[in-house]
Amino acid sequence: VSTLTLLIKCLCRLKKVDLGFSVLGITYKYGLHPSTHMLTALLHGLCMEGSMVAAMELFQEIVEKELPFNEFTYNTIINGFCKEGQIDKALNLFQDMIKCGVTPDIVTYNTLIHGLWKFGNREEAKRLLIDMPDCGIAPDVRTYNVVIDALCKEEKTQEAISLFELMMTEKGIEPNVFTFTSLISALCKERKTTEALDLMEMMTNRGLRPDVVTYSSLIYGLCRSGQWSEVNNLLDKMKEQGVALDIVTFSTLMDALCKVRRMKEALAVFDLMTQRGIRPDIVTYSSLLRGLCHSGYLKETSKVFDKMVSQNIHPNIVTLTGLLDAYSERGMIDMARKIFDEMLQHGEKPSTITYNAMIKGYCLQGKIDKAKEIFEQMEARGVLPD
RNA sequence: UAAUUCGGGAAUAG
Repeated sequence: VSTLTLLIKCLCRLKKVDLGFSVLGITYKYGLHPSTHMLTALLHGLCMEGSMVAAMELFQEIVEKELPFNEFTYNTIINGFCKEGQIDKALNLFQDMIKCGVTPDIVTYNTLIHGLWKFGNREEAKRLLIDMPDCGIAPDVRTYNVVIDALCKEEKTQEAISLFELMMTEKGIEPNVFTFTSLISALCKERKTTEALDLMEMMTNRGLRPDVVTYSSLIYGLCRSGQWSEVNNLLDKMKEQGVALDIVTFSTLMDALCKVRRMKEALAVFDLMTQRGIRPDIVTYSSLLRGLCHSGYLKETSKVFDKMVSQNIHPNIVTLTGLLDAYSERGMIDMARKIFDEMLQHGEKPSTITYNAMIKGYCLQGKIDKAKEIFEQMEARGVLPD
């Protein structure tokens, strides 16, 4: 059974959850009983691909057929609903688990606090934070990370740093790589790159090794501040430490080069990543296409666009809005409009940002009547102006 | 126990 569980986990990671279910069938065929572990792995697979309806069906089947379940089972499905923003369902399951005599653990609390905070129910999140010690559960480093990161995302970096200090000095909890990376990323977004680099030094002094995420966050910030020599230092350090660049690192570098119009280098980064066997994704392509078009590499733009489609990566609203704006900035308002109309035809609903870009385009051309027309369409289609 | 919870990249304006 543990071998088959391992197989299911591998299949789920390859996004072949349906094959995972075949393995479950095989388990029965051999007269074996699926373990909690195995069922949780399947449930996790469904949750990760966002199939919460199927996940809930599986969960109910487990309960009804009296298959084994435990806190891992509950935590997995609660996390699935939290990720989808269906916090009410997550909270119902939380009540359920208590009723079934499964005791919520630190993972349950961390999951719910994260979900509640992320989807705007901060009061409820704080209530859980206050309640957890009464249930005999002490917040751990991950609990702090959830709150620290939430504060960072609300641009309350100083509060996040205060909490970080309190966690270490008063609670005696050691920060981990995630804690530092959240803070470093927030500081980078505020262009406080010196403080961010100081934190990296602090983490290494505490015996923590920055990983690819930490480095990528710093590279992002340093690029935005134009500290290119520092970027090179970090790239050297990554090499020295044996930390491989990944798709995000490459895309971050490439995007930064695009933004300062160093297109030759941007293309070189793009080539390098493909040479290293990293497949560009929709983010990489959106960034490159906008950059190429903006800098006037119009032939390259169409070439790359076709290449993207041929790799079965389809432009989304961000890709198209980026291109729309880039064409309009080059004065090619008709091309911009063409993209806009095609979005509507293909059922891709333009967002507020798309409308803003289109309106801006017409305004720059002095075509105020056209801009007004778009504005009216926007209201008619129920897209809110900001 | 390779089972469940935390961190990084793309669009307008700012």
